[in-house]
Amino acid sequence: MSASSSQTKNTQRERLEAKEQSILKAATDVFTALGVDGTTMAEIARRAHIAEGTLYLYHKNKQDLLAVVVGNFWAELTKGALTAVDSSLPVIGQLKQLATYHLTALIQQFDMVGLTYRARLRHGEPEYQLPKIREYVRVFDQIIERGINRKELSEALPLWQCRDVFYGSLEYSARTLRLREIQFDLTVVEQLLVMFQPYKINEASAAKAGPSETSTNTRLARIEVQLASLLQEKAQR
Amino acid sequence: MSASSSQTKNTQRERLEAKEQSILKAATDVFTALGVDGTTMAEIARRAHIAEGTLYLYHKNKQDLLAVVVGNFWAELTKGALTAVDSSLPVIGQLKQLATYHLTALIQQFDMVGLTYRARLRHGEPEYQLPKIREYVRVFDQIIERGINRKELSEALPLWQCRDVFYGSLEYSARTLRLREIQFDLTVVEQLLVMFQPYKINEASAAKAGPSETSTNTRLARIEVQLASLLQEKAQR
DNA sequence: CAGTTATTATGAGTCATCCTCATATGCTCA
DNA sequence: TGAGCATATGAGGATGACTCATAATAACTG
Repeated sequence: MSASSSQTKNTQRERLEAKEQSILKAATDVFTALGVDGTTMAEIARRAHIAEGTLYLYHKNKQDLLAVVVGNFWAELTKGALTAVDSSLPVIGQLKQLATYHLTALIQQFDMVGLTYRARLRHGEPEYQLPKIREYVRVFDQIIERGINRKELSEALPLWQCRDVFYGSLEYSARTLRLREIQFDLTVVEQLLVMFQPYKINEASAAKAGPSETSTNTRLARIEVQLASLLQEKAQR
Repeated sequence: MSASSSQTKNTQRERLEAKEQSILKAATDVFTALGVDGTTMAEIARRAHIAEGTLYLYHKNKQDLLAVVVGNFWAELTKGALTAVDSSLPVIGQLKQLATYHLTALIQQFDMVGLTYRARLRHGEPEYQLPKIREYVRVFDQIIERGINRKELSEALPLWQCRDVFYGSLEYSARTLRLREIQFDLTVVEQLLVMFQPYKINEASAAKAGPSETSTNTRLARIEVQLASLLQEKAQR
């Protein structure tokens, strides 16, 4: 850590770092191309230009290497999601942005979904959640929290159920879209998010509240508000 | 197939059938207990009281055996689902029954979910859907179709999206419930199905007030979707 | 710079496991 | 009983994850 002799230390470190990256790249390529069972450590080593034994200096075993590859994927996804969501929007808009981003990413790199399932299985069985995935999910959690704070969403649905509906639906949809090679457009996300309507709150009628009629009123009121803001914006342009 | 000598043939056949069942049982036990990677063909053979080589007279390889085990599971589930759903009920009630049944089954035998993911991967990669699962999903499809025929559900959401939302949400929920060991009660299903509200057609208003109010609702829904799409467009700029 | 230690790299060898195949066993019918 | 066929066996080949004794390289020191 001394500043004087850190030059050599740095280059040494950097060389290791570069090798680590090279391994990660090779592993990612092979895993996604050939699947977990089709992947051999020998092939990864070959592509990373190192000996097979060297792999085991960087990663305990194949399973561990897979976990790193998958974790890396979700970490990247988290970064992208944070920039894709504009937290100044109404939460429903934010959810749409996140859903669109998530769906697009999953479809483009669907192999990673399969790899993720494999990475979760540690040998001691109790299927656990990768930390990097937890972090990714926090992006969603924060949107929901914001929505509740801003009184745009009701708390009727527990957070974990929100999550499961959101990500469960999207993953299944991604699989279908990928399988059938359906051209994916925004209406898919739109239609999905219609399902969150029952949990949207309109402040005006929240006070009055008749269960059946509320929904119609709230929807009308919300539309009025949103339309007004849109029109205003358009006028300014 | 001749009736005269079929006695001996039958016992012979039955012996093979019994052996087949014995293999299936052993394989199911080992796969669920130890996971795919933890399972060895030797162990399955041992538990089925046969030699390892004999396994390969009944199943081409480990992957094939897994597919049979998993297929068998979903076939059983289909039987159960058919008896769990009362088709004379309103469709929302039917969906609740199916959701409850599905969720309960998944939680109780969650290992099968993991095995199902593994069974889907054939070595030639293009992740395909097991026929037995298709059959299982038809139970759901038929409920939705009935709902649309009886004018209890709108056709706004394409069938495949309904499916993906339904099964995606439930699978994710099952994983959460299993992981956190949450006591599962009916409110979970209730709250989930609230999300299908936007797609419900209210019979009362449909019958009484006639087309006017129904069309108001559908028009409203359509407007919401269009509006949301406008907002989305704006957000992406 | 030479010598010494610490770090990193190697790949031949070990072991577990899937699957094949030559051989064996049992069953049926003449 | 014995020929012919269906079924069963487990030793052995092949593959691939992982180890470890050894080698190469870097870092440090007087």
